[in-house]
Amino acid sequence: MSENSNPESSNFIRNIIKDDIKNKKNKSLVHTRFPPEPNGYLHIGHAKSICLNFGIANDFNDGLCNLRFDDTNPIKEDLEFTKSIQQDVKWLGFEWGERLFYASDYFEQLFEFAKQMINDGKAYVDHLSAEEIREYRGTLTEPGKESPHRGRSVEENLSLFDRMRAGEFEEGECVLRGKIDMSSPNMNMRDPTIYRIKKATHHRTGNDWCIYPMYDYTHCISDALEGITHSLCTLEFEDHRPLYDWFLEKLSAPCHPQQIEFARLNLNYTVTSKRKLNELVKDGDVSGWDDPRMPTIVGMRRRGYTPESIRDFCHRIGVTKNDTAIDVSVLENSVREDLDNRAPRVMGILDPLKVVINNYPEGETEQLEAPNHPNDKEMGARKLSFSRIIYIEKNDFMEDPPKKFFRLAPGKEVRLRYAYFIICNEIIKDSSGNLVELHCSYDPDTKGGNAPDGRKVKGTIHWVSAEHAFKAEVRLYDRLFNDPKPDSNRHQKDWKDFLNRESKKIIKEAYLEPSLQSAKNEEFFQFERLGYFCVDNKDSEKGKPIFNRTVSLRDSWLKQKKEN
RNA sequence: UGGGGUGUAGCCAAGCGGUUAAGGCACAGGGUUUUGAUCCCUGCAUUCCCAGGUUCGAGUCCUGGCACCCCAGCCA
Repeated sequence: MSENSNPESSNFIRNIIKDDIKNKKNKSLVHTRFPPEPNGYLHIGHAKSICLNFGIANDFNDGLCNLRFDDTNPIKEDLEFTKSIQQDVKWLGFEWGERLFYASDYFEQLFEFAKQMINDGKAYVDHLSAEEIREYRGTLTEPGKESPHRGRSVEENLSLFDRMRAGEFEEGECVLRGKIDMSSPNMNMRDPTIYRIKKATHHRTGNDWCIYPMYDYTHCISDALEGITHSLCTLEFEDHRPLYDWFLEKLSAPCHPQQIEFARLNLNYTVTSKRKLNELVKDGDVSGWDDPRMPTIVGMRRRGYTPESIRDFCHRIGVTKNDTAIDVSVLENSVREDLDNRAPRVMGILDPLKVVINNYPEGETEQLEAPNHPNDKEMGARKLSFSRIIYIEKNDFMEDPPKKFFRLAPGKEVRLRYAYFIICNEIIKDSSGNLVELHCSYDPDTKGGNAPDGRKVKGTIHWVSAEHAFKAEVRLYDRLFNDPKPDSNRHQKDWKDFLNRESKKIIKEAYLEPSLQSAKNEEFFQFERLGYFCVDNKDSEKGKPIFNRTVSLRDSWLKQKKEN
């Protein structure tokens, strides 16, 4: 929705594709794929790739985008991730139709291709140990040397490879390698491993196999088998492209997809490596992969980010080969913009201060009308109960306010939103001098919030009737790290030293508008003057919703205060 | 003197030899406002990592530097 309102931004990948279409390359077709390994939850970085791949397919000549699991390492992968990934991609708003694939679907073909390579003298079985292979590989500046088994005959290799498949060798005993060039300046070309032995149960193929193909070999062939035209991946695979091309060329693949690399997303004040996210979960720094502070899709969803806002964000950040870090303010701007348009307004008090309106009749309640969205009549209105005792936000009152303070103070008049003007007459404190409550008086003529005599009031504050308030738990979240680049290592500190220990604050009893009691999971609201909140989709119970703060409203008063 | 990449504002990013270097975020100022929100104006790179060169004309082409990122898994 928000994407259509933006002019399509150009990026180097789209430019390449436009050219390809113009030149009738691939018969002017566009077919991409999103190829996650099912070994973890998707995060905001994956969202960038998803939006890129599915977005491009969507925008060019009715292109297609496959969802393909790169499941070639049974030890790390799990069915659970396969499910969560599909759910996340769907939630983000993308569809793969009938085109859900698994690299493991191609194991048999991959095996046949490998035999072809052996037949063509392009691959051999090596009995060097892992450690020896590393030694033989050489270093970045020195060429490697050839394995003593490199010269084995086609027949011997074929037989050995069959025996590998048959399970006659132990893990680590031997591997199948491509025969390329041990002195290549590109490490990936120094006889890369194609198959290794893993006597592990695969989440889809069970115990059918004890040899598993490596990424470089599998990925390019999978792409070719699926008729992918543009294979988009991140920068660290740039060095792998010659190998990608080498395999496809040597195997006379049915087609030759073009690999194009782009920079992965880095976001300030967070980490986006699966390893680190895993560590946070494992060490209990967060409550799980779906902790609302996590940059995972499930976490962001629980926090209240909408699919629309995430797509908008991915659209805004662009696609380049620059190694960059995007400021979280861009992300926050995307949700604020989306939610500002769509979130119904409600009132809620997070840090209550009791206010007694002395001249309001005791025991009386009246219904006041409040629009659900000030700039969108279509969203309707609701009735608010008003009575003699209300709660306001503690920080909306100051006993001794600075000059520019527009809120309530002794002798000052403010407007209660959609209700009345009130003046603070008296401050009640307990014996130790703590503020307990305020005694105010209201002006009955200002019902609805306007004075017939035309007098103006500088501040409008939110409120909730004490007797009618719905008490609920509210969780305030803040950024997980204090440092913009926690993993940059530049202070010789561990990335975890930058964890923001105040990133989660629980308010057990906030006072909310009663209508909120029936709020459904993931329903979102703007708590006026506070921020955007959504119903926690995990810990809420029927009639007992818990509210997560997605993001606060911009607050120029807070900013001003901080500067002083 | 290993290879592969990248350098346009505080953060992203368009720009494909030819008007005054798009746009977003952030920031600053002003207006509207029953949210100190939203919205609306205005400002924000005499200059594109640096130095030379080609050209009537260079962010765009050439040469030489500099800085940063990635690669030595039987991970992806």
